[in-house]
Amino acid sequence: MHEPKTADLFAFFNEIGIIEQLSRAILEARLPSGLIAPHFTVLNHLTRLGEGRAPIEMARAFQVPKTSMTHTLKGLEERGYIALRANPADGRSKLVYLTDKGRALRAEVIQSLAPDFARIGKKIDLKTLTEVLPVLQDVRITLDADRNGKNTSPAASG
Amino acid sequence: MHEPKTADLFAFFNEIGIIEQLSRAILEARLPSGLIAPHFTVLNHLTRLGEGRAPIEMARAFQVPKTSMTHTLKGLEERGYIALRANPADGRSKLVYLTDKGRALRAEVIQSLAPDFARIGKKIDLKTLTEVLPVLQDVRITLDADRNGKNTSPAASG
DNA sequence: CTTGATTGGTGCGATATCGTACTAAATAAT
DNA sequence: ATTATTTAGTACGATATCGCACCAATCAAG
Repeated sequence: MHEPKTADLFAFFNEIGIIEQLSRAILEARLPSGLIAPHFTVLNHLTRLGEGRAPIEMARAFQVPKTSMTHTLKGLEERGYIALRANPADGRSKLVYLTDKGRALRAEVIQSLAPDFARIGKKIDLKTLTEVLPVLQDVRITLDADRNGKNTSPAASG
Repeated sequence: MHEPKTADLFAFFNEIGIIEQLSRAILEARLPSGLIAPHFTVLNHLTRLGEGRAPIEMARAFQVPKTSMTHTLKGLEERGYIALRANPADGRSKLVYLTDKGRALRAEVIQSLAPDFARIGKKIDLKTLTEVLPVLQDVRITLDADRNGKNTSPAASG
């Protein structure tokens, strides 16, 4: 049998958490004042997956509460990076669109990250990284699937 | 040379971010009300790395501002999971100690995570996971080293 | 249709994160 | 020794996250 022990998963998630913090710091250092990682993630998502998404759909994709998504979108809208329109197919819902300014910002940020990534890329072997990526995707899919239909035994009483 | 392209690193960090959110949700579902992941991380750190650490040291270890660490420790202290004492070797500093309650909570939380990890572990191959772990550690070390002495070109103008 | 349940979005309050500014202690410079 | 600089910790304010409650639109059950 080849199931990971609790300690293995623990160590794995621990490294994940640290890398997430460090990589987020790299990104946020390239964002204009007032914007943080979730703002950029939204711009990126709309570019890659297509505009005209409903906020609730994006909240689910990012695994955040819909109230958090409302707040993030409000920040992007106030700064003119996105536009919210009514959803003609559902009166409750809205649809999110990028503005030219939003598209431009995403491109500019990605450009500005190039030197960071080049510097870091020099220290990391491509082969190992590309071997790791499918494993991460597999783990992500597993966790995501687990989220729906999991054991719901109670939390520690504290 | 086999340097990763920007797109490879981008995809890598993207997966990291999603897994971090999902794994954090798993942990926080097992914590008593009022505690979140950073609280547990502190308890875990003190257990593994030893008690009697200074708050500033832990802030650096977790890559968070010292004000955030102050706040996290306050929450743990108010609930009786840690005790802060003066540092006899440095009048500016404090040292952080676990209480019995804090030690018990950590053990209890880890116990309560066992079924989650067992369920998830069934879906992930141990071999791939243990192969991935050193790569993640390598990336983490690279990013950490990069943090000190990096290029400081300006952020996007927005 | 009418009614009840569900769903998308938001207001609000509690807590979290983090930058700025400050204090007191320690250290460096002279 | 005196002074200047650095460092550990905290108070405070701005923004972020997120649960709860609510409304309006939709959908389901009859």
